Amino acid sequence: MPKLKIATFNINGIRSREAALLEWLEKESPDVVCLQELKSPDEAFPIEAINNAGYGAIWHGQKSWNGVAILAKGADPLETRRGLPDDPDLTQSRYIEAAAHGVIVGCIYLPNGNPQPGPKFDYKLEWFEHLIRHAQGLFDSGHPVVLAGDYNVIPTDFDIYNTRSWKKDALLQPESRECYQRLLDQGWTDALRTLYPEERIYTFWDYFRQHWQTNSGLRIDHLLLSADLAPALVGAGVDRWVRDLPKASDHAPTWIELDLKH
DNA sequence: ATGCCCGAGTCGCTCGGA
Repeated sequence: MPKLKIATFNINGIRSREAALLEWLEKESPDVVCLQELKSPDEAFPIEAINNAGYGAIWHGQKSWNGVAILAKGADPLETRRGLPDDPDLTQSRYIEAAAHGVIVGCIYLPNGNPQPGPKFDYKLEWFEHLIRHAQGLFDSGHPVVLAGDYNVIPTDFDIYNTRSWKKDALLQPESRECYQRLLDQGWTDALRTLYPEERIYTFWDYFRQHWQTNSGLRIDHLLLSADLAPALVGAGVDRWVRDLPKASDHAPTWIELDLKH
């Protein structure tokens, strides 16, 4: 069986990024894709272009903000859930889950949480608690599961170019990091960090201060593997060329390869 | 302490993002 390539990409507006999405699908040919920040109502999702590119899709959109989708090459993802159980705010489209190509994929757009402290940070932590609870059930199910998305958490200071101007940011507060660590402590494998423990890896470079040009990035897009998938991990990377396109998203697609015969 | 650069929405500005 060939390798299974699973990617996550915060696209930051699917309608303004449709050409880049199609170019990326054509060049990198991922088998499963998690998209976040569609910033599009359901009826404006470009399903026809995605179908024409050879992908089936499910999506959970919202006007202006948020929005998540799962794409599968040559297949229709079988939706298993939209929204978290007891989601604290169902008006925010931040979670969708499906079975595709033999794995269950949870697509996550975790709240940013800025400014902190404040109600947005409280919401981030509350949402995180619901995710942790749901993830425990997925892990315990024994199914092959990938939890992929924009976690809006910088796990350690090694995952940021420099903490100086980010000390007060919600993405690296101890509370945010503790939640992420509690998720890992359930047994999940942080795929990119596990495969490259010594490498500086970034998945996001903000639009300010020429951060892309100076490679001043953050690692906040993560793919977490359940116990039986961890030994199948054979590759991972960040498609940095997509971040360099004209009118690029501030995130780059982040991917793993699984060899499921193991 | 704040803006920087963006997309989306209602329109020449605000808001949210990270």
